[in-house]
Amino acid sequence: MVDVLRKHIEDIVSITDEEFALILSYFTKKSCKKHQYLVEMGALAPNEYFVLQGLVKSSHIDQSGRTHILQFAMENWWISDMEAFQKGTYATVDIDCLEKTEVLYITYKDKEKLCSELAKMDYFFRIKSSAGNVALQKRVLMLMCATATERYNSLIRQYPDLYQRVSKTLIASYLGVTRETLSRLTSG
Amino acid sequence: MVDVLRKHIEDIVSITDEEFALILSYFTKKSCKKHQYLVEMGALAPNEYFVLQGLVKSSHIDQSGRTHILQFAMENWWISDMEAFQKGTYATVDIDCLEKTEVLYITYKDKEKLCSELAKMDYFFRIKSSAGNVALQKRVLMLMCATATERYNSLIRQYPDLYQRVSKTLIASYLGVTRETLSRLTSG
DNA sequence: CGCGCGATTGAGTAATTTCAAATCTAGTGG
DNA sequence: CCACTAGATTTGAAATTACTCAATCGCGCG
Repeated sequence: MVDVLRKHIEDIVSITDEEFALILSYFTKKSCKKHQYLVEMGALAPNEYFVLQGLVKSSHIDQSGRTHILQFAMENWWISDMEAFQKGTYATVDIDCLEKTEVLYITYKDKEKLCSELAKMDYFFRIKSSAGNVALQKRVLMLMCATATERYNSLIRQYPDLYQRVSKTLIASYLGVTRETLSRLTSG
Repeated sequence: MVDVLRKHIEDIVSITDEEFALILSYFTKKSCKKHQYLVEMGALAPNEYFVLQGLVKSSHIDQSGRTHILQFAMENWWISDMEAFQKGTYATVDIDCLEKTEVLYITYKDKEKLCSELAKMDYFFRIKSSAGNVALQKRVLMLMCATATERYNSLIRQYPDLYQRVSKTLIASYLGVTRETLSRLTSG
């Protein structure tokens, strides 16, 4: 199962068996049930998660009690409360499992230690981080420019199986509209 | 003037004179007038910009002709069309100067070359990129959860001088509302 | 003084939300 | 196989919010 991570890393940079063993030694594997939390709002969140199998989401509950989904993460994706992870502050999002999920996680300190021991991980995480920036920049543009219908079509085009795996209520929370509005948009 | 970049780098990692000379050799300095474009929608955008002095914005004009501001960048900030920069695709945003501006820019290839020659730049850009992720994640949350008033207050709190340097129309475009709506929000 | 640009105000319109009710669906037990 | 229930989805109607478009205001500059 952890070979998923190795393959993921080797998409960017090739590593030896020894190097992968070193990398893996910094990660901890965790199995989670549906609805289990990885990160809870208000708590410390010193871990970054790599999804081996399953599906998780990060979401925020605002003052009005509305839930907004920041990100879905399925197989091969990284997820964390980035600010809480990097600054050691309290989480502003919940991260919880939408399915039975297997993750590997690494602490902030261990990530830094790993990168200092193995320079190619600096490279790897730089590339990953840049890709994350691209995705987030696109998401901001999407939220600002596109109508809910366009955002919906874009999401389904990009992640066809998400539609099968999560409720429309959650998709609406990701798109930034109520479930009623999403329903009306897709039927009309 | 370029010492601004050195100081910026040394906030993260210390470098020698020789190393800074090497770094600098990959950058080109450019002086721009107000309203001058660094990146134009639809064109290639192989450069990443570091603002030495002045103020620029990245923005997107949607199908309806509305302008949306993705980012402001002032002294010590990096800006680019991240996707176009990293993937070599065409830009989806304009980047233009709101004031007389001095920038340093580096091409994608040179950035990669620099990082491969000087591993601490891999580290530096990883850290910067992570910080960018934090900022973007917060921006997404802000766009989804906060009212325009809250977004306005947050922006002004974070960048007090922005209010002095840019028109309210531009601030409205950043917040994701019309200038009329912003005007009503701040007067009421 | 008058021009031009940005900001504000007003009124009508369009879109989204809210709240409630109805419908659909998958899974369970008889 | 069918009825039943819980959860999810859809529909309806009123209320709210933001937008559009037009007009007005305010200020700096020639």
